[in-house]
Amino acid sequence: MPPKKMARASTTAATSGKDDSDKAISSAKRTVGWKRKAAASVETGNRKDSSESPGSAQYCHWLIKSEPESRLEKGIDVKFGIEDLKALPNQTSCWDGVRNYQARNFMRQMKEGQLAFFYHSNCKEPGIAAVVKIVKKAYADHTQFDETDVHYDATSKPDKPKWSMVDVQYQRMMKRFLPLSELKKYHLQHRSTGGPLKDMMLCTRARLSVQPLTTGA
DNA sequence: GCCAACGTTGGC
DNA sequence: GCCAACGTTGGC
Repeated sequence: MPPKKMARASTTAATSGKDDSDKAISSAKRTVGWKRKAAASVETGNRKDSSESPGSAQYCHWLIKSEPESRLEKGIDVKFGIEDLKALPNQTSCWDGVRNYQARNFMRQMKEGQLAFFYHSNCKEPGIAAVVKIVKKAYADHTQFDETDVHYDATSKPDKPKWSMVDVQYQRMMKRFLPLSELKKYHLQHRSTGGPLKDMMLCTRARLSVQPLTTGA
């Protein structure tokens, strides 16, 4: 994955739009699986279609992935789980290291105040662990210029940065951990019932580390 | 640790 | 612009 915090990918959905982000998420939590209408369904990117104008569907909830278990990449431990975020000053961190264009483009659409699910990937029990808030919109990822960084990109120049990052702040743990296995189950069900998670990117674009969620349906 | 899925690179 | 080779992600 990407970086230190890699941006791992996954996220959730939101719906409609507006403000209800928090509500949607809480209701999702409550039902655990976002089965509720307001809960989200993830959506992907079907940009274009729906309501928004071309090019930019506006999402309001996200899913970001990170690895909670130690793993060396070029000799550097890329571990960054929710506990690591909580331990930082202000429980806030930049989300650097995303090196996938689709994931980067989603980050650039994030707005301050929006919420994202914090997903644990590449670990014993993959799934959604917590909710974080976007506290700073996209800006240049400084690690792309750092030769000593795992995600150094020699093809990116300071006058024209290729990669972006946002800042996220811990909000709260999920009432209960939502394992991928369970999300997959809902995804499957919703595929036949047309439920909100029918297009959940976690299941349809498994490798994307930053994804939008929709309320779907 | 294996390996399928998928994204990126580069020759042509 | 096609596509094979290669690298990475991430579940299992």
